Amino acid sequence: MLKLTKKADYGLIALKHLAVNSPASSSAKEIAETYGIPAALLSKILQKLVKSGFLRSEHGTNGGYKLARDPKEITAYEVIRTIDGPIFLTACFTEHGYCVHTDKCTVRDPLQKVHEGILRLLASISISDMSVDSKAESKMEDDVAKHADRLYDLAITPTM
Amino acid sequence: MLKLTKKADYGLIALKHLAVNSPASSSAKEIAETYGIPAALLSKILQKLVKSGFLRSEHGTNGGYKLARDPKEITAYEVIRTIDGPIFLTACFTEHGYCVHTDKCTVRDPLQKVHEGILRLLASISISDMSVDSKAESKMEDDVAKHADRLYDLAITPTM
DNA sequence: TGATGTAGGACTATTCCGGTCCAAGATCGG
DNA sequence: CCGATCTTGGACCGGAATAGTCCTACATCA
Repeated sequence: MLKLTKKADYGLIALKHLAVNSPASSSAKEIAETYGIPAALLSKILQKLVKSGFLRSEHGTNGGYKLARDPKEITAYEVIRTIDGPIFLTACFTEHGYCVHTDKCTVRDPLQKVHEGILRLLASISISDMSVDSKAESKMEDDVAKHADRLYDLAITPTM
Repeated sequence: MLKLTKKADYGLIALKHLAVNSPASSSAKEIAETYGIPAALLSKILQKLVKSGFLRSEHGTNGGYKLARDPKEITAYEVIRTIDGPIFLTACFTEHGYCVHTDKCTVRDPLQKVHEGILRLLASISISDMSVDSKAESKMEDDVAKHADRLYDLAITPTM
């Protein structure tokens, strides 16, 4: 359905939280309660982020998680990817190449471009971009605005 | 997992097929067999596309489907949307607005931009763009290439 | 030593996707 | 006007993936 999973969502939220409250550390439980996320689930997600090197964990009382990297160097793409696994737009292409579905299936080529565009879009936004706390008229705006070249009517109306 | 469904995929393939073979009409069965898609399933998809005004159906012998619109005027976004339903990047925002998930959840804002970017990307490619039959060095290339401003290392390596 | 917190595996529930089946209604050819 | 062909549309099902729970083990600090 072309949406990212709640897990990825939670992961981003947590990372952002940690970025804002840096360099203090927060426990999984703490973050979970703050945003109304099931604690056990968030733990799992954070564990993954630790294994992937985004976070550093501290056991014991007053332990918790803290960022292991500069939030500027963590992209949404990386996070989503480590949590949800590889991203492909269509079944047509795998991570490394094309589908062998049918030779006739020529949709791939142009969609591939779209696919790459999305990846770049996600890679272009970092955790620190997300931490500017609301109404940020940051560079984000311009960055993404560039993509609005061929602008269509995106007025989104319910399907039938 | 941030990928579009097979249904949407099939829909695009079918539309492209019809665009290429225009103005001839093709039956669901015919298209299904050509691309190895389960016929019954494709029928359902095509039915939706009819209801949404992309296709026109003809009953009876030698009946089938044909485009109801100029393929240039049908965007991938529209198709995906009518088949898969509304697209949101995260649960945080619905079609019309923001989430009320938690006030604290401030990830939304920047992600919203990304979300819009993706939509524009999808809206910028039409069925006719997809019908240029392979190795099309069309405007698509440039269009999407523009999005490569802040280019990251997208070398995609397996997660752990 | 016990409270707190991470690590992580196993397990369950639920949703959604992909796909099938079947019955009904239109249309054309003969 | 009968039958083949094709769309329409609803009901249904199995499997996969998501979301979430539970329980145990281990680390750390007070």
